[in-house]
Amino acid sequence: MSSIQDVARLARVSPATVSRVLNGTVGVSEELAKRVGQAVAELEYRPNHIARSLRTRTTVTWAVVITDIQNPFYTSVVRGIEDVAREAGYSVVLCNSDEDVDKEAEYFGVLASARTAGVILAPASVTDTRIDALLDQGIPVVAIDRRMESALVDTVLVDNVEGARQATAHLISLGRQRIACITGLLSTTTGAERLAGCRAALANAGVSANEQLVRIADFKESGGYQAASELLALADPPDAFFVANNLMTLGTLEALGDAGVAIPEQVALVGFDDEPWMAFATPSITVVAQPTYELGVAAAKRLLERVSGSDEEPQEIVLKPELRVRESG
Amino acid sequence: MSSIQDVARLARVSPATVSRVLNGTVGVSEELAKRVGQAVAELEYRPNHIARSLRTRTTVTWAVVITDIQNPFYTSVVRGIEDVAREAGYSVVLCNSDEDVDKEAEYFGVLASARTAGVILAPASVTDTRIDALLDQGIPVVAIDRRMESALVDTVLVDNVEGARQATAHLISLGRQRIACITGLLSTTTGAERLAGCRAALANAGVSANEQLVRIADFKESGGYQAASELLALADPPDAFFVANNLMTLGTLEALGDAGVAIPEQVALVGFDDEPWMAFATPSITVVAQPTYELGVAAAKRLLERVSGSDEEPQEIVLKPELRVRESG
DNA sequence: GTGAAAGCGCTAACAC
DNA sequence: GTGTTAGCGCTTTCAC
Repeated sequence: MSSIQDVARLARVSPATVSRVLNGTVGVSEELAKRVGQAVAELEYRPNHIARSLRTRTTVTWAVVITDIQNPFYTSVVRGIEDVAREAGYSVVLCNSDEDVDKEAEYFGVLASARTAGVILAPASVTDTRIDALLDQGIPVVAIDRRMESALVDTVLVDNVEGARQATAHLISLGRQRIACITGLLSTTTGAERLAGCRAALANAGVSANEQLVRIADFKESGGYQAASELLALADPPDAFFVANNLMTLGTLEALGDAGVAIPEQVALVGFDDEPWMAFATPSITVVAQPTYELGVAAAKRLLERVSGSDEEPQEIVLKPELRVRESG
Repeated sequence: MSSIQDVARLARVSPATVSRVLNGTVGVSEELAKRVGQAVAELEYRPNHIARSLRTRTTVTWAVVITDIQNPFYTSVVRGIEDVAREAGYSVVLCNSDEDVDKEAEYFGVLASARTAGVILAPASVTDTRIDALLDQGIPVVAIDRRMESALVDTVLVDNVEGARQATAHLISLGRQRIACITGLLSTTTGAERLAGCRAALANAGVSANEQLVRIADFKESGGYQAASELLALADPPDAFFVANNLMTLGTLEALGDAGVAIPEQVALVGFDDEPWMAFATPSITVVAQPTYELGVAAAKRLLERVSGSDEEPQEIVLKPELRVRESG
């Protein structure tokens, strides 16, 4: 655990010179640079990032705050973020808010205290997510996947209304009449907009919307299972399902299986988010796929500009989802 | 961005007193504590963790280094780690080594410089993973999922030999004769031991092992697909597959689907690692399930003891896997 | 119980 | 090109 002082002593130079060699900030004579190099090697010296951060008032850490670390959608987004961050010399911390605004706020406090260089955030709520703690410290924030009304920041997401519209229009084109929609929390823009897109498609096709066929669940497997079970138990059950994310699609499949309902004969199904297993399931699952990795890359690039000092107007970047028609609908 | 000095000034006390109030280290009179509290609130003061770490020579950050952030097995383990870490006041950084020993070593350097409090590591290689950079700094390390020969550290894993043995014995009990094994890199203990378990079961049952039916892949979906495709193309193809992880199981399913092979009629299949979709697939997939969350919890608890100063002999904690028989085999 | 002062390890002015 | 010095914001003796 030797310090820059130890290296300086051994190389018979000043600490400042060691620092200059290590950081390559200004020219140092070859002779001294060589002595420093040898001393560093001999002592197995490792610069202390903490001291460095305190002095320079900067860190090389980004945080990604997501609502569910076990949702593969976010994992893939994080992968895109990481690749960009790594390239630019930043390391990435992952925080899991669990859809909980309080847990989220707690993390913001920690990140502010750690003087994190930048934050990429999937907000737990449109209205109640409060990022003041970060903004007060001048920490740039980029929102992903969901919009935020409580603060004006760069936002990267997919066109949820359009994706849901396409999915529903596809079900209509198959001749389905009673189309159910299982969406997520309306306190998130993803939940609200995917429902809106579904309704828009129905209205556009002149199909009368039936509020009985709309269910608000929680983006989780269990929520999807319960919603689908309730819908199947209706006197006049749906002949098609649009399900607004991957985990709820799994729950819906489970409910359909338990009820012995045949897909797509009795009930057609279109999900949101693509997963590897969905293409090989029997039947394979029709989905609206999101460009997850690209979403992460776009958000990270935006953050990179912010931490580099850009102060242009916050932007909204909207990526296009893609309908992948398979056997289930 | 006010400092402890600003708070002290406003509260008309010394910085030391502010520190004492904030950390509750020793008694401070109610009067002064109240003044400090008001000043903190008024200035929206947030202690600088970096300065604190420099002074105390400690951090509250753990790192988890895994080989594939997109593998749900690890995600679930991480969730277990996080819950324990959070409870104990540590935050968790996630690093993705991508099965690459060099990338891994690079991370160790960064973590050493950051004076990370502890590291939980799924080593990319039994022999070539070098954690000296961490140990030199006195940073405790706990290995998970895979053993390491290059250093003696606490290790938490499941009984891979036993899991593979059970899976294979199950296939034998179904009357299968030509049992293929698709395992992972032999430079990992998981790859080697799951193959060993498979062989042990075959030997035990007096079934002659056929090296043609053994394939070493890379724990990825594409590797599983290719290995399974090759096996199906043999003159005398297998009538059963034991596949040594979740992603390769997916690849194998894909290959079987492409080849039009019926499961379990023509070919039986047992995978390693359980995933939610496997229970609802058609047919549902028989697997050896690992207690992933518990594995993370156990590793984190061990690390907690280490960072708290325990210096007892490194231990190996072996958890039991569980065969879950479903329709595929 | 409280304050003054030193110092964690580094870098950035400032001299020379 | 190189060394000296100061100081980032905090905690921890050490006095009182």
